[in-house]
Amino acid sequence: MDKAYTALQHDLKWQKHWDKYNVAAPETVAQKHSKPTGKTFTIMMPPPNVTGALHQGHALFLALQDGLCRWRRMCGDEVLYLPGSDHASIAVQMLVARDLESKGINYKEIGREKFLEECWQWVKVYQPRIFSQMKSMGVTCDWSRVKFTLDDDLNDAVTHAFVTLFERGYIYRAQRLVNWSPKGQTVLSDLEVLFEERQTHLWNIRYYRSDDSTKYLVVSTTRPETLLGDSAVAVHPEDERYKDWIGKKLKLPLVDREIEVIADDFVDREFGSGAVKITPAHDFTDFEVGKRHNLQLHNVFTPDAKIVEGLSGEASSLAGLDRFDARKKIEARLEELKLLEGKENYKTRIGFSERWNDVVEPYLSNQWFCKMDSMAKAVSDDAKEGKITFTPQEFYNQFQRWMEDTKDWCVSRQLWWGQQIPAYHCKSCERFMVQRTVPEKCEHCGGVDLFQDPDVLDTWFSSGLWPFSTLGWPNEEAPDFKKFYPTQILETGFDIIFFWVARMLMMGRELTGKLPFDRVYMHPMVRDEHGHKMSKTKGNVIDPIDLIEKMGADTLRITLNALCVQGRDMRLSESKIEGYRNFINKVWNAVRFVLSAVESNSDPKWIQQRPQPGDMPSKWLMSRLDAVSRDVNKRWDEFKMQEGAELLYHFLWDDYCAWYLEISKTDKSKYSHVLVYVMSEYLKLLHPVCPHVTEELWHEMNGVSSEQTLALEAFPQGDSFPDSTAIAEFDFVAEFVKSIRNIRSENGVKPSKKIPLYIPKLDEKSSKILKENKDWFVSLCGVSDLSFSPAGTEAVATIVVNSITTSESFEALIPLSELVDVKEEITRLTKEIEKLSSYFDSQTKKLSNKSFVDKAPPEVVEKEKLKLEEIQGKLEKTKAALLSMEKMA
RNA sequence: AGUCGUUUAGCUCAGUUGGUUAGAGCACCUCCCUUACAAGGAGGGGGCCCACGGUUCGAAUCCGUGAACGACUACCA
Repeated sequence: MDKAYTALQHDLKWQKHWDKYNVAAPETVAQKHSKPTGKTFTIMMPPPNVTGALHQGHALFLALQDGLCRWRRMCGDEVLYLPGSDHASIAVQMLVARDLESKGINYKEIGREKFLEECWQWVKVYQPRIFSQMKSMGVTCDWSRVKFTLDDDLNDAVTHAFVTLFERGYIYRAQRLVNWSPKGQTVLSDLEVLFEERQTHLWNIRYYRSDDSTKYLVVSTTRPETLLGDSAVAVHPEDERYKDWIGKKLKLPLVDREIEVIADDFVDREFGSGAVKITPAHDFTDFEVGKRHNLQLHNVFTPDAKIVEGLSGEASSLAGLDRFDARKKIEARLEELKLLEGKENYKTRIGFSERWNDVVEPYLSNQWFCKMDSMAKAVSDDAKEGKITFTPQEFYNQFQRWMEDTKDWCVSRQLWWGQQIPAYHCKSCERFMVQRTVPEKCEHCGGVDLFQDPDVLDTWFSSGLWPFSTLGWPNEEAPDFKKFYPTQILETGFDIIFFWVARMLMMGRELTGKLPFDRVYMHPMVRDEHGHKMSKTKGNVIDPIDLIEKMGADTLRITLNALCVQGRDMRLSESKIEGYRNFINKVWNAVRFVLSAVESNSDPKWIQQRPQPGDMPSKWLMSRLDAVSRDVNKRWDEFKMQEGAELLYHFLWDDYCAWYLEISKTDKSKYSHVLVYVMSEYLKLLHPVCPHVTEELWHEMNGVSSEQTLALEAFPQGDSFPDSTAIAEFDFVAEFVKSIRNIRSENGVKPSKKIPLYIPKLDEKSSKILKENKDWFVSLCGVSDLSFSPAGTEAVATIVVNSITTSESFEALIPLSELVDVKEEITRLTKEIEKLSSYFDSQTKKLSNKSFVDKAPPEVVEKEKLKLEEIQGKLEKTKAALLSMEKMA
């Protein structure tokens, strides 16, 4: 074995091994696991964008999900971890269009069919890339069941879902004000609009009365260019200033049109002048106001946000002007006409499109919508009844708040890449049909001139079906659907809780009659060490692929697990990653040592047979192993990945290496069985987070045939009772060792130097334990000779040690000649006394407090009393030691 | 504006139902190349647990109030 672990040599080998052995297939568990539970455990992988490259967010969910899957699989569940990728309608369409543009091709000119061919070319190139990057993490997802959201069967599921929802009255077509991206020339859902605070202006514009050109109202707006589409000016009905104005006509600037002053109590009297221009075709609030007052809609923009042709008055000259140029021109013109009262600096939130990053325009258009309220209510009620649990819990509130106030979901997009809407329009009667198959004639008028709706569905529509469309739905008799649906856990980032999680729950419940999962686990966002978002422009990206190449997939996996705390962003840094790289190396070297210790006896049966040790340290380690096994199972069940990883880290480093492994050096044959058995069990515990190195080491140790895999060994559950006697005895000796190491170090005694130790007086129990464990005790603290007798006439340094019998302490003596300096020893003792004194004082105070003694539970008081006695004894002995030391000096 | 979250060692963070002289990793200091590992070993220093009130025998932990930071939601033109 090499001196250090080099992941590169091993990662790929074991990934191939798991493939060959078909570890990821749920069927394999049933065949090969020694203790199958007969239960299924299913996680649907959140499908990454087909053109994406692996980033830390992916790495995190892969590490967590595969960890959970490997753990459940080893526990005997038939685990299905189903992988896939998402066609990412907007993102891919944009990339492909941009790519074509760079070749001088306008995608609109080549037509839909040709363009889609181009998109599929991209899928061919990029899908294998993201999949192979995912595989390099060592994930055990079942690639034989891999899905792409545009696969034929998933398309069928989408059609079926759309038609079913239409038939049930959820899906409808309507003309509405929607979020429109002029650059993308498509509608966007509310969720795809990102708001940012921007510094802009508030323009105050005069609107003159038609009947009296001396009177005017001042209207404040952030969008002067939309005044071309104004339908009214609104004031508050109880605003004294404007009572007489209600019902009066105003002359709209630049446009040859009159508008009325209306009253509506949505108006905030305090804001601006208290008069608001109403532009129902270009503002969501105004649209609602317009509906209430039956106002006309005046659309003044083309789909690419230029001023339309055919406006009246001087506005007609603005036709074809971009909305922002129009703003400037209108501002200048208003100024000339003395209609501009002024413009103030103003901060406001502006909506940008997620993909094109252009300013989203509220725009009037015909779109397909999905009614949300009743579906949302049903899921919300389920959540209230505890049928869906969220971890961390904070997300429950956020989820509920959103579910209680859903707006209808605009599901159509004016794009080509995606599932085309299964609606067919009749050219003769202009009505449409929604159905699963292509119709031959119009059901309304019998016309045969039909065409399919050109729009595609929002990507999230197909994603919303992911937990069941991947399993064969709508065929509810499909074997996978019957066996694996509903799934167990949905694990993803909180940024898509509404986009994805909520929609899966609603659509799953409506279409399959069952919630698609009952546990939702939201992982944190990965940030850099200072808490900043990783981005290429900032140059603070820690690329998972680089990391895997440099340090191995296991280092990345355990790091992400260990840093994954609930309810806080994760800060990743090189130094943290190195820490876990070092840890893996530690495991590696521990096994190197173990192998050297058991060379002569490496029969796998012997290794894996649980030992029944008689000695105390071995009983202690076995107890620790069981405790850690129990705790790890418990933590992972609660999604406390960080705590699980921490337990595994410290058990190996502290308990196993720092203590037991060092103890075993004093008698290799005596300790070898426990040494090797515990390591073998430990490798199983660690396997879900560090699959490669543990598999390698397990094979090294057990010398098992290549036909076996650690991935299917039974996960330790820690069933036996803890040996509390061994634990107490071990702690006693370990504390003793530490205090001797301390006095040596404080006095500058070289580690190589052995010193004698005298214990003049000791209670029977402690004495028995020390004698039984003398060999390793003296070895670990560098004592040459331990005698249970006074130190003779020599001057000595005194260590006061807690006895195994609580509340008692005893003295251990080291001839002063062995130590460097009397002064150092005085300093050490003085420090010790200071510590003990303050402890003693606070303890005395606590116990002399009557209300404490009276009101605290008796067992607590008793415990505190024992503590006090122990401190007192120790303090007195230490003081005596200091006194004699001072005499000497 | 509202809702929620965070605030603990120089840095990044743990801390279950209130009973701890408050823990970890990294960084720091001293010593050690002891034959698994220097990606290591032994020891050590370092904290009015954001502030102020309250509940309690007892508060980092529970309850107020406030501050700072962050997230989400929202129709102030």
